[in-house]
Amino acid sequence: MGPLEGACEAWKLLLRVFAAERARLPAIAAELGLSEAQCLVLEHLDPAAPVLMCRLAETLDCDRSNITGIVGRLEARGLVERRPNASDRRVKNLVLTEAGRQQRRRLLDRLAEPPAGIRALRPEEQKTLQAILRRAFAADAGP
Amino acid sequence: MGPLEGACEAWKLLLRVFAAERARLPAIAAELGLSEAQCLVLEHLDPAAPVLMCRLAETLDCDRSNITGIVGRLEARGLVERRPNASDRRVKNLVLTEAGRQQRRRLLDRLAEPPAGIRALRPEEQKTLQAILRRAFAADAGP
DNA sequence: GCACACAGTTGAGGTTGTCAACGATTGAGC
DNA sequence: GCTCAATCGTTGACAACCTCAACTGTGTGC
Repeated sequence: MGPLEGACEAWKLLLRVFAAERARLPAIAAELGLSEAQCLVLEHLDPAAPVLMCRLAETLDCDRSNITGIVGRLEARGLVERRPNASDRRVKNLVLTEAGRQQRRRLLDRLAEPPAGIRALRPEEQKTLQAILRRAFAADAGP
Repeated sequence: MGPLEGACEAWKLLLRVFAAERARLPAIAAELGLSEAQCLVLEHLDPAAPVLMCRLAETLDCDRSNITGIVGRLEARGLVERRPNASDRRVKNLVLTEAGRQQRRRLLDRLAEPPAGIRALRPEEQKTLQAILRRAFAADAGP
């Protein structure tokens, strides 16, 4: 068996895990009273440092006007604040409110919960899985 | 290290792969001239047998009225046909047209392409990855 | 027959996403 | 200093997505 067929087979299995995970995010979002897109933005806000809207648009690979709408709704719910930036008056500093920080923490906690299948693996299998995934996607992780 | 921490660490890595994959789907969809939701529906249609709309709504976990719209647009593009069902006149048989079959094949081929990271693994690592994933999600796969 | 459940549709309303255009601001070159 | 291009966020128009409630046909159980 060549490496391509092995890769396809492994990828097919990963895609099945994706499909299951894809179904979980809307449920988590609804549970928190947010939309999926709002969750993605919340996830990329930094509790410790302000984030610029253009950086968000870049990270989420979408139009800036889209971010305007989503951040507007998050702000309406009191989770985020737009603040002026001292050194560049074109940009806005996005800062999480206290409620926003809590909501983001809840979201990350729910996302980080490993599914039962992963939890049921033996510790050495979990370590092997980590090692293989790290090796496969090392290029994304930097030095 | 307990099994929970190992599971969390492995899951965190998988989530990073998800994020990358999540970014790839809209690009593939745009490439085929479809929307993301239309791709998901196309993926769940069967080239060999008719599929009912209510089954689609169930599989994709959304409202039936949503399926009405998406299938309507797919039909407008000539990829799907609504046909009456002989034994139950309430339901519609969704059948792929020839163009729809081709488009679905293109979509599946693009989705099935394993990312470079997976392809770069050694064959024995790919086999190990397959084995672990299969063991983790065996419950979903049946006997 | 009749009440009830089910499949698909419709219309209203909110969210997401793109695009083009705009005002304000910045920075580079002259 | 001044002009000019680039950048940031916003707005408005428009299409798609998604849910909900209500409705029409249709099957099923009593």
